[in-house]
Amino acid sequence: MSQTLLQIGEFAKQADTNLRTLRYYEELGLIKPAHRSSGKFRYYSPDQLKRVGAIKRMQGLGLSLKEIQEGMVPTESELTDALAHIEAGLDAQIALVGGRIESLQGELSELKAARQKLADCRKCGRSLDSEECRDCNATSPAVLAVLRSLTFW
Amino acid sequence: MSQTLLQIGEFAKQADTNLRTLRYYEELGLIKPAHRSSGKFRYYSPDQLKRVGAIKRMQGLGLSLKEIQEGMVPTESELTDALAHIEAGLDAQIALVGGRIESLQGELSELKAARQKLADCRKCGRSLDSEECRDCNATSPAVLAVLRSLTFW
DNA sequence: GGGAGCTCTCACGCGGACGTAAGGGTTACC
DNA sequence: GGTAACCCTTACGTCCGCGTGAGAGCTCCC
Repeated sequence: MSQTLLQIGEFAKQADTNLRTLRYYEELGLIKPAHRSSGKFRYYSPDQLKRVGAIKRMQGLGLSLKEIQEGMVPTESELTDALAHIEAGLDAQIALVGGRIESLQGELSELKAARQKLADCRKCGRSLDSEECRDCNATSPAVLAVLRSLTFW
Repeated sequence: MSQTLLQIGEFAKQADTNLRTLRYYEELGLIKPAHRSSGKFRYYSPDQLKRVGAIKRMQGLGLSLKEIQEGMVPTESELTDALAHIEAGLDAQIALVGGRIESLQGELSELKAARQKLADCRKCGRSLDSEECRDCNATSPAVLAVLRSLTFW
């Protein structure tokens, strides 16, 4: 199943990362080499490439290494014993990611609403500081007020 | 429009943050007090609470302060002049958030697939290291192989 | 068994996003 | 005009996620 173990250098290359990062992940308990030689060399299984990929993807989405670690399970666990643990980890991670998506979607719709209001206002073409704007019918209440409230962007 | 300016302490309390953070945001050009006294005291308008809220929300979603800053516009800009700038900022922010949502959704579906496979396998109930698993019909290809490939979680 | 090429463990450095004094000035109110 | 409560700047400290040596050990192959 894992005849061809890789040294850290080659493994890092294939995982598109570097030695320091792998050792740091190990320090945090995120990944542990499949084997260690008597001389302390790290040897990784090609299977473990996926784990590194998963870590990096999650990280790129704004999760801290600690958050990621909490959703993981040691590679070397006995599968049978670890089933429940794996499930719990997956559930936690699913909840975390799901929540983040919801927040982002809320944010996105606010952004789009703001964008729309701006577009409407532009079509009007009047000068924004004039009294005329108060009668603008692009949106209601008055676009001017909306715009002023939008200045937090 | 802004009679009741707030000192930094009160403003921070209402914005659910603290003095250091506000001053740091200012240093990065994210927010600027509506007024400064001759004695250098910062005075904020209640309107500016929304801006702080927006910053903190975006930040909580994994954006760096620099990324946030690039999607913002100074509060004190003349609205008329800044319309185009605001629109560009909004568009950039929309694209950024939209992209992040897509990535997260991909991640979420992978997580859910993994969760499903595990659930299927559990229903089977056989010992995972046995040869019997190879014939398991819960999913195909063999759940064992799937599970082994799942150990990156 | 010798040497080229990896890898090992410290351990200090860095940028981001603040935390936390230190030492001193400002406001508001009596 | 005194003083309590705030606020100012400056500057060093901290935690995260690595970057970057230094000095020494390990592997593999001839």
